[in-house]
Amino acid sequence: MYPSITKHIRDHIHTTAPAIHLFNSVLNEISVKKGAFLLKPGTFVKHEYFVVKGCLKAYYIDNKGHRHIIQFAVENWWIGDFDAFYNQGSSNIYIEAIEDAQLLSINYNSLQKIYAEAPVFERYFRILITSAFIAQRKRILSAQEKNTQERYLEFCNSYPNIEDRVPNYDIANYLGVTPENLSRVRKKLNLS
Amino acid sequence: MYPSITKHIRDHIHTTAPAIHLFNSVLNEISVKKGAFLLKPGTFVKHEYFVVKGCLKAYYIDNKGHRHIIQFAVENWWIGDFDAFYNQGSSNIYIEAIEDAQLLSINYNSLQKIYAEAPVFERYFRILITSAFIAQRKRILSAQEKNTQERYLEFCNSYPNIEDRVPNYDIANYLGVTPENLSRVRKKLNLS
DNA sequence: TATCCTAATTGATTTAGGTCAATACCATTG
DNA sequence: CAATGGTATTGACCTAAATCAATTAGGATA
Repeated sequence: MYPSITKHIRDHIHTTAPAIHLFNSVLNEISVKKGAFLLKPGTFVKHEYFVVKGCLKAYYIDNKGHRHIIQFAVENWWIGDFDAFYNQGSSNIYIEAIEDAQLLSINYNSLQKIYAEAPVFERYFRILITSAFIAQRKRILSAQEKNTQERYLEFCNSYPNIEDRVPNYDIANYLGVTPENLSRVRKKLNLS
Repeated sequence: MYPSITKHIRDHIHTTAPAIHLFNSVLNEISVKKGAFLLKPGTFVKHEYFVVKGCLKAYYIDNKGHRHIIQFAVENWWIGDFDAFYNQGSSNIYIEAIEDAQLLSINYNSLQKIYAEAPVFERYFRILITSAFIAQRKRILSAQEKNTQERYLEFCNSYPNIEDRVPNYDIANYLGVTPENLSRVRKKLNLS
């Protein structure tokens, strides 16, 4: 039994001890050193990951050769190549540890088995995805209605734990601006 | 029994006739005239809507007074204020018919009842939200890596049915650019 | 057909942010 | 402590798109 994920489940759904036990029983522990990769493009995606400790980033390289950060993840976040996992295909993305990280992995087939035996976990993931969906929509609208400074402040506000664990050039990348621009914004914020 | 939504369900999950019957039994038919509103800010959100016929847009006004289109919906799309529905709160958005529209509505409590009686519908909505989540992520990345012309072409490609049913200024708004800019892009595309 | 009215286009100008290049910072390691 | 390598900052310049303003096009209605 892994306390962090057990708490996370209990925070989102009401369920029975045996169901939680079943869920825990299919998880595997994984460690990733800072700078190492949990996933690279081309790999067939069999797992999703729950972060027990540490910080990671998910990104991909577009066909102009530019890197785009899709997501950061810290403690109690799920991370993975959602698209490839869900459609059972090969990954297009990198997932790299920004700090030494401990993770729990769940296998696709195990998850299908759990959905069959304990359908309440359909609800668990439906709820998580719904929250992620709503958060993501906010990211789209934020990019449209706000300038760099406003978005940076919003980012620091939304992810207070992440801000000082991630280099500025990664934050800039996530916000879709250049590190130079973010640097200027930060300078202006210090003065005012 | 409503054939379009029944087909939509069957296209996404395997389930029994009674379950589908149950689902159909809680739906209500709604009509909205072109230019009329299905939802306005401040309304408590009790329903999500499935489009049987017609075309609608969902948008909101930010605190600078600017309008932002969140989503278009045509036949066989679900639309609503997902955030407010899911958290059972008041809406922040407008949903307006671009063409006369026929919809099916599902009530929040009915949906909870269905989740309890036919948990396979947790799966149905989990799958829909997962697809929407992935599509939305593409929208974020597309906005970061592509210029207006590329995004416009992508839009026409992804929504071939929508493109000529929606005014250009709405498309521009959805893409997060001005109508003037989109007009110039379109002109350049006609020449080349 | 004339008259609205809205949408689309075009032109002139401004601006936020990008690009390129140089320099400063700072933690690690030999 | 010096040297190294990654990160952040600063400066000069450029560009895509926004803004503001005017004009044109195209449907609907009387």
